[in-house]
Amino acid sequence: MQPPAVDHETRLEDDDHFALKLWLRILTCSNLIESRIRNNLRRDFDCTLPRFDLLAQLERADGLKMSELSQRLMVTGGNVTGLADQLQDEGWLLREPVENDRRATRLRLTGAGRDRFTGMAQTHETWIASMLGALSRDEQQQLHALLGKLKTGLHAPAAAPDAPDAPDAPDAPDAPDAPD
Amino acid sequence: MQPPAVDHETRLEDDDHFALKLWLRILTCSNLIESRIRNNLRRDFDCTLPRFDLLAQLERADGLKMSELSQRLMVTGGNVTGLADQLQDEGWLLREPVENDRRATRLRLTGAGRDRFTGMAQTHETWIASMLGALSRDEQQQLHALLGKLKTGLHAPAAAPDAPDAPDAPDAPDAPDAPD
DNA sequence: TCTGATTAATTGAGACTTCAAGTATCGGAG
DNA sequence: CTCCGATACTTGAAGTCTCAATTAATCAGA
Repeated sequence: MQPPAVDHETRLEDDDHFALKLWLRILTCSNLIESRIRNNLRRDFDCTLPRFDLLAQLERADGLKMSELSQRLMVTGGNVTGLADQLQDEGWLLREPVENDRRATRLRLTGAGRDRFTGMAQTHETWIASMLGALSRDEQQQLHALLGKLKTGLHAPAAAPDAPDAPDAPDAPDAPDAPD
Repeated sequence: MQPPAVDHETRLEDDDHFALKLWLRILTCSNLIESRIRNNLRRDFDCTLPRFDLLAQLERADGLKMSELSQRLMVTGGNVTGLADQLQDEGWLLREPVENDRRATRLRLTGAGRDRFTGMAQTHETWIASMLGALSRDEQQQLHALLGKLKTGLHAPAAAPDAPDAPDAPDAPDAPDAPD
């Protein structure tokens, strides 16, 4: 019989394919949940998800520079500018100068904005809990841990994607913590 | 000492908060991977992710109605129309009529389109494998299984989000399989 | 056959997002 | 002090996506 000459390579291809399947499943779950949140927000609060996300960051931190928001929301600065313009016009937040740095601007929720937001946030949280309700508390924790490891690994890009040739040692390096 | 009067409710709030944390982590991982793929596609192939996704579906199935594509990509029909227009203009695919239904249109990769795409797809797969490389094969399988359960639970919406009052039995119903 | 409900695809308006370019400010090296 | 590279924000163009309305075709039933 033929010795398993291509075994090595075959196994590699299997790994690649499984990684792809996993990625597609991550994407599917993420998209499903996200689109439900979008729909609920629009239906119940006439609000969009990006606006909600920006307000949520502001509510937790009260007072954030636009650059900080840009990092936390993982979007570009131009995007934050546009969203902030709208929300400011509608009275959710206001811009205030940052002491000792005239380049920067701090966004802060108005009182009315905070009041209007807290109701939305509570309801939002029940949506999430309901959508993740198919998983037990234990399973949720397992998932959280696995994704944590994945996220940590992602912060260390490992190899330049320019050379698809064997990166040789793509093993998970220990990376420092990162906030959600 | 005080008996744990609020214990029940407190635990519920804890669950809600943890579900929220988990959701944010799912979102973070998904966004990180997605934006890397976007950047890589643009850098190496001058291609966008939505176009790649559409082509990928076509390559697997060769010959899909636009409505089928719309379902698989989880986007609206109008979106598919626009993407298909571009890709058709650029020679990646062509529209052909569907027998017995003159309303529908089938999209199919051209020979050149298929050739150009396969190279991209292979490289794309190595990117994914690399990005998920922080997880062992076992961990990837655990993650895949947990997300599968989550996805299955999501297809059965359980309770109407209109009434945040105790949905009482949001336990995971057994739902049929669903393809990625 | 005609009528009405459904489905397939398209169109246009509006929101979001990124990128690249531009303006203003900060901070340090000479 | 001046220059020069970073940093903070803004702007505008282009791509993506959704929603709602439209057109066309199918299908079921009276």
